[in-house]
Amino acid sequence: MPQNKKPKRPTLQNIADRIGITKMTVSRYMRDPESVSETTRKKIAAVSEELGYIQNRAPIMLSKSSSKVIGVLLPSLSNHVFSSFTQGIEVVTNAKGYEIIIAHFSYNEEIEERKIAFLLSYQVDGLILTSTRHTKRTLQMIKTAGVPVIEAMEIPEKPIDMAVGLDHAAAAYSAVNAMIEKGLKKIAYFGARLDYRTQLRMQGYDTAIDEAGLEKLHILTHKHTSFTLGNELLSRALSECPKLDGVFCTNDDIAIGTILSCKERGIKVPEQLSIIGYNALDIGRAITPQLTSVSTPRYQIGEKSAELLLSSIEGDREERNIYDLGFTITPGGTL
Amino acid sequence: MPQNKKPKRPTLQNIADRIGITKMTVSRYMRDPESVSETTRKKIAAVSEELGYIQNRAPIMLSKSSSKVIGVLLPSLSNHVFSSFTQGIEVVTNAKGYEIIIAHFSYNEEIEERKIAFLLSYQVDGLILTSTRHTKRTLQMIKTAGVPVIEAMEIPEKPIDMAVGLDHAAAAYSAVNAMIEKGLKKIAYFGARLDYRTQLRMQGYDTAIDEAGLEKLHILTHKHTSFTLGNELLSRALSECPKLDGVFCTNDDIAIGTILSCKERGIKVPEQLSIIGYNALDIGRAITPQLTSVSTPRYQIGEKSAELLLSSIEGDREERNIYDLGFTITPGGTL
DNA sequence: CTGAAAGCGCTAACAC
DNA sequence: GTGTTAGCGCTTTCAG
Repeated sequence: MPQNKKPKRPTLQNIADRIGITKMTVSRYMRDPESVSETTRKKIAAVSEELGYIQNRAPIMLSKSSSKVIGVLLPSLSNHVFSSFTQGIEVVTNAKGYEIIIAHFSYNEEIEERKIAFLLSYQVDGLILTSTRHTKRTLQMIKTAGVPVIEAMEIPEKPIDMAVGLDHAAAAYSAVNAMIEKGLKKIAYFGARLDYRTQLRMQGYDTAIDEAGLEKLHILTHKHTSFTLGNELLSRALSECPKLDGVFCTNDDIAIGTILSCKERGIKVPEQLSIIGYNALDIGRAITPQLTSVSTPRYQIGEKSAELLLSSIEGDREERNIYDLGFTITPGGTL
Repeated sequence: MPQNKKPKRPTLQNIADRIGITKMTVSRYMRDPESVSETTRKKIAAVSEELGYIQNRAPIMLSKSSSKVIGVLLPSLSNHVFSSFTQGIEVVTNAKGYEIIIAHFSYNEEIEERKIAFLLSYQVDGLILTSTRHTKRTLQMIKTAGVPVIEAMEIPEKPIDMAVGLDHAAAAYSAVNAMIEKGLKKIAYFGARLDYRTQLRMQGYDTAIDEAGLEKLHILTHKHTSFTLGNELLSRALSECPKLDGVFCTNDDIAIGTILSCKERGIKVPEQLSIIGYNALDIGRAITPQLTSVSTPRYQIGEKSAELLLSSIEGDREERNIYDLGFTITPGGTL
């Protein structure tokens, strides 16, 4: 293993030496410039600027002080849902002087475990996860680390610690019921990459279809979600059920793909086929007819997650540990 | 400041004590299980499992050993371009036992500076940046830290250290020339959120238009990019130039939005209006006609960036420090 | 407002 | 294959 000897970076000691004070004073200055006299403050500022001082978090992590960093674990980096979620988090953390470390786990529990170990190895003060299903070792590590944890997006039956999210089964149920009330009889569920939230939505679909005494039609794939998948799933659905009159999609990408495929096939939306998406992303506003979709408060989930976590880190935990932030149906012209 | 006293996590010493060996042996086991005798190996494995040992990177960072972590700075978390870029990086880093820390800077140099300081404070072994324009302090910090750096996506004139990317001006020039060769006379450039790569594409557009003796038409906005923006920019373009017959878009989202807006307005694509996008994302394959777009090798850029960086970290730098990975035009039906 | 001493948990370097 | 020693650069605690 090659010795990657990093060139020595300036230390607090280096700064102190130049001025003839101790590193302790410099340390105080770094955390709160007001805590040292004006004369020294100016000197430290100048020397630290000149030397290009870069904070070193290693000793801070070693001492028992809080690291003022929280770990955020996202399923994917290419999903607008998690980009607004993260924005919501950062608005809160930035305001309180915390930084975040982002990692992603591709909807895979083993990768989640590895990434959580990684985040904890940096002595983060808390974790925000975006899954509710974890390996045994993940649970053990979190317990051992003893840091507060938010499970965001869903509402687990028994959260590890705290949870902020919405009831995806209820949201799906609600969307599918809207289709049933329209009088639709042959409604399919389009699902991709069968992660847990996709399954929850399918459960909501199942319940609504069962209650109405209709026939379920699951069109599923293990492939990663994409726009082009809409066409593929629609082909399968139509061959299985030529009388198809409604599609509830697990996300907007597939819904948009389905609309585009309908245009191509000459199927009129919504006259011949109704379509509802999930997440109410911007593209649903750009297409004609506009996509009817389930709107989820991901920005607010991010905010609330960060608020709850920071409260817990700073010692005043709220009483409630589960927050259901609900959903709405964004109306469009595809229902 | 509340004292966030973390409960004590197990240390190597704790494990060693239970077995009656020294922490040094445990340390060796953690880095290479084969380096200790089979008997102790089994004991350590058992105790470490039982105690739920979590690695602590603080001391590793303090000692002068390499941290085996690289920092990756992305402009945004909601862009498919950077998701494949990151995948390319991770394929390489995972294979070599490195982890990555991801941060994002919203195309803002000051935020980039703050995030680079953050990444360096964790003693990362190297940095992969996705911008070529940096603040003075950013440059100073990178120099002081003395770690290898890749500037990815573009080809800067004078890289800080190494660069992997493509010539966006040339790509745009090429795309616009294809429109000119088709005989189009009124070609607009649609740009959003005027970051540097958007400007480079505009330069390529300008050169092509100038060379052909045509008239430039810049339709720009400072807004964040979106699908709905396509309609907005198209409205402005048509009111400024009713004879518009071509649009080169700075990205596929805007291009798709423009196509959808054309359908709504009854403008035939490409008969009345040709459209070219940038990045060749999946959605361009789902729409009819399929979107003609500039295809960029972002996955390969990620891979090559990671390879170059790790080579440099491990001491065998390649001779070249700039790699232009080129581009192609993905044919579609919108030209 | 500033200083002195001790220590966080690991690894490098050297012994045996 | 395993142990010993020293030390990384900060913060904590206690003095003054």
